[in-house]
Amino acid sequence: MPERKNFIREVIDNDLKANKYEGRVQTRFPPEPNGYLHIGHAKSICLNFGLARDYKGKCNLRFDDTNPTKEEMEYVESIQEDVRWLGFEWDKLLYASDYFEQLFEYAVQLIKKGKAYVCDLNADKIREYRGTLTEPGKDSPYRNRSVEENLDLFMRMRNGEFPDGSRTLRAKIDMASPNLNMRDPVMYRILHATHHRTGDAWCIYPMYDWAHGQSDSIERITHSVCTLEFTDHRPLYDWFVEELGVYHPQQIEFARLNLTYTVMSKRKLLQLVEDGNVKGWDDPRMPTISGLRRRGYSPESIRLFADRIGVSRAESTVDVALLEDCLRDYLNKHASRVMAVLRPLKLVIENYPDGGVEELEAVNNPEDASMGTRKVPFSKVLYIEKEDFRETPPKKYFRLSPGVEVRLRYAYIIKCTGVVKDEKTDEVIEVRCTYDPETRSGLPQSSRKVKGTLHWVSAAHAVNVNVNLYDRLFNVENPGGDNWKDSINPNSLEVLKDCKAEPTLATAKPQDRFQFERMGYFCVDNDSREGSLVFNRTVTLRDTWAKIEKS
RNA sequence: UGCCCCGUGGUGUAACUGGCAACACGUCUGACUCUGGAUCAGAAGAGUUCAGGUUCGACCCCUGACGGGGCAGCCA
Repeated sequence: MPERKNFIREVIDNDLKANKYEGRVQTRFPPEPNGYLHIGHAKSICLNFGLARDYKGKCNLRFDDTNPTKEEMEYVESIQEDVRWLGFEWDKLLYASDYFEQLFEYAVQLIKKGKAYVCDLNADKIREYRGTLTEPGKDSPYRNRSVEENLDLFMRMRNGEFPDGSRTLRAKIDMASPNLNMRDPVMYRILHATHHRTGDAWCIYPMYDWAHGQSDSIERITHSVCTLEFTDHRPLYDWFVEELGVYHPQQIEFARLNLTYTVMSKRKLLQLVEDGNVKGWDDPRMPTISGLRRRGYSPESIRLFADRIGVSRAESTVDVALLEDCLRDYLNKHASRVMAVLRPLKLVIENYPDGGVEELEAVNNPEDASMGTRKVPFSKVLYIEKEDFRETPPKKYFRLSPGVEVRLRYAYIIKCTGVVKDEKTDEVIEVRCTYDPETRSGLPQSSRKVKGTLHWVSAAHAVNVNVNLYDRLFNVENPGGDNWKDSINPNSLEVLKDCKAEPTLATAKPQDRFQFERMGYFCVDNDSREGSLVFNRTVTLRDTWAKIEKS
């Protein structure tokens, strides 16, 4: 799969030509372990690891774990699992917390240089002194402390002598800068919190803005790829490495991914989980990598997607239809075909011998002959899909109705002779038909043309399964604003009990993927077990009939 | 109203670094088909936000306007 060219690759090509980093390409994927990864992160992962792969470089996985109050081991584990599942292997597994001591020394350097100071202003005061978007800020009264005093205070901050929030270490830059990030940004805050890796070794923690650039520098990252919102921070990162006189990585920003009919911010995803709108981070309706995995997505399909959406600096929203196309592209080639009836309707073949059973041969994947064939039992009483029968067929309806002939897939051509109705509700509860023994698949007469072909399952041999039908989580393309939750799709999950599947499925294991012919692609749910099978609908097939019927 | 980023068919990206716009998704036809799937063939759809400028020539360069987005956490 040739990677598509994008502006970042052009930058790298030029750097390589100019021999800017001795021909090295070193990237990294730097998540904060404060939540599960989503499809937007997948874009970044494919980008960073893909760059390293294609330019024969290296890519680290580095956790930017600078805020112990929000980060957890659970997240660092899930992130590693997701990156691996996507098909990537990091050069080094690193943590910003590995650099806490080095970062502290760097800070001391800046203090000694007169470029950083301990500030006693509280959070409110700092905000007040910062000024506004249009007005300059003003200097902190603590801005001109002596180097000695700053050193002493900073050391005592580290030693735990001061309570949370009482002091900060700030870079001494320019309170009048039009770029707010340059108005003496906080480098360290006091936080008496236990860190998931460093425990209680520290009570001061570096801000992201202070830690991130230096971490990249320490790792000798050549191309530090990040999202657009950090563009305004780049001058600050540049200032730090220049004042420190250390290795200077090049930051390149790109637009984060937005997808229609879903939300992508960690905050909102967390809220969906906490409010019970979904059943967890890995709920198949979630755009998280673990959710997509449970839904039945393959790593290949997500990588293909990342490749097709490209990379740019223009903010955009990708149509989920593109993601689904990538999904079907993979599943069509790789998923075994089976027959399963989601909403069963009994079909009795009047002229078929009682108790007779035939083993009919069915193709496992018409796209891949090497996947072979299997036997499917056929008998007098079958189940067909409710929607495949209409007593009074609408126009262009190719399926079964009274007097009409259809093909039963891999079996015979049948003709509907009548129906049995529920006396009270008038609902059709059974369809009667006759079959033509000459038309079995493979026989000469089988070439007779009929309008439709139906899937079916032999009633006596069927295995009962439960099926989760998933639909989009939101009813609107761009769920935004304060009332984003109002557009949650109340019907995003429909649970079907006692669906009928062919016996092959009895031993299906979690994560196994199938195409239920004519119905869609399905994946065995993680909570499924033998005897109590649960399938998740990954995505429907392209359905031209659904389109016709709608209009 | 300060600074920064962005503006190409419905959507997402391209355009060999200035030679009148390509690919994919989607949409619509038709063919084929024992999945109304897949596949195949074809069509519609933008003159590149706008106005100036530079140039023989601009989506590409310059200026300005308009539109969208980001930034005032001791979050990342």
